[in-house]
Amino acid sequence: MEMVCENGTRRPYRTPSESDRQPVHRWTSADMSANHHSCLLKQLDQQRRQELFCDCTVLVAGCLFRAHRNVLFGSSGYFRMLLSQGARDKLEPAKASFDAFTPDTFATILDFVYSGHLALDSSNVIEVMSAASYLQMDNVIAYCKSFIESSLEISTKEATEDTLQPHSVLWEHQDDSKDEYEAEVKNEQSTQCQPVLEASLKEDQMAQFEAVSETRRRGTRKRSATHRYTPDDTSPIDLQRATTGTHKADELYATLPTIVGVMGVFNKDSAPTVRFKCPFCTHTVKRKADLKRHLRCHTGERPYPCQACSKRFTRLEHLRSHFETIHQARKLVCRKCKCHVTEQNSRVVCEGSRRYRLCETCLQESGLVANDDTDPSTEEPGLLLGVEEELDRNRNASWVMEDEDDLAEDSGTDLIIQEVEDSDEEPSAK
DNA sequence: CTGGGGATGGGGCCC
DNA sequence: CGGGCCCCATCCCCA
Repeated sequence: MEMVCENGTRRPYRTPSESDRQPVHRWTSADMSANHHSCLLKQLDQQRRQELFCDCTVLVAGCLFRAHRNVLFGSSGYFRMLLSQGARDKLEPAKASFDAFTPDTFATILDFVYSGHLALDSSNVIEVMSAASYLQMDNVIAYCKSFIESSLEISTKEATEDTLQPHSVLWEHQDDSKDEYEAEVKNEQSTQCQPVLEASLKEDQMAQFEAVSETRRRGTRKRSATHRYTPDDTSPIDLQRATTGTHKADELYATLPTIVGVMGVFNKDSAPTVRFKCPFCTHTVKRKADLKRHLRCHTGERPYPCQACSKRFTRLEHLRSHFETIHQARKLVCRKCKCHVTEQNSRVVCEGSRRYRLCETCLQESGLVANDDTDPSTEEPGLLLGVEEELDRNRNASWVMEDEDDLAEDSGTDLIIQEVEDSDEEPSAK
């Protein structure tokens, strides 16, 4: 837009910023503003449906969508980046194509962009959330998350009270007709939708799980905050809160056939390569089983606790590896001089719940000389166990102890593998 | 402060 | 499909 000055010169009109504005009384109100936004959006939506002034085409799995680049720019971080890069070619229609999600999913998102109405149901919520994550639409992700949480809430309350409670979830980013639409969505949910994630714990158990999760979050090392596939990295989805503690990855996995699209990568010369896409990040895997394993890094569940130090692991092999290196001194390497040793020429040193081997030389240098009279039960931390004593302890040791402090202090050397529910404090031996 | 090694976690893939 | 192994990246600890 240009302004022509009195002297005939032209200069662009610069809209004053908020800080530049004079403190004048403006005839605005929340209703007026919302009404204006609503009318504007409706007008844009009409234009889109009539394909008027559409300057952007989006190809999704062969299906063509037309839209306004300004609207897409304002709604999606992905389009913001895409359109910014192509800003020099303003006159050329912008084009984008996607194969990572279905046309229906994109239609749902596009309808939301132009109307503020997000048509979610249990069959599309995960895929919409996945696409929103791809398109960097934080508000859509948040609504999907709310939908899942509220579905979970419904399920929990159904399980406990057998009554359906109304749930307050903000389904749209627009004030106008919000109540009407909420009522519509609620009605639809109460009559049609099945919760994506079934709650299997009662509310008090949920509270307990929350406490455990919080403790675990605080207790975990810094690493957990910077992991490759934590929700923080990829999307704000926090499934530790959205799901129950009972095999969350299994629950998600059970729903995969219907909620996760199978992404086909079609090559001209070869058969389509089917890969399974994680609904919470961009990761894809060849096998569904691998996706199930991967989902644990999103759910945060750690079903394999170490009975010696109470540390929990996502995989049995990790627990086993941890146990053998930390509590069993399986590595035949002197911890001090790193030389390779055998069970004959080395001794196991017990330090708290940790055990490691020292060669004879390092033993003498450390002053931990083997003494047959040593009673391990009276030694301070740092005690030395003879091989025979260690074997005796192996035979007699039991990890199943009632007091966790005792577990940590008096570590045996037999691994009892237990798979527990993530929120369960009383694991059952397997 | 820095580099090396250990511990841990995640992915690929074989059996 | 689960178990297990290997590999690699990252983080933490310590000299």
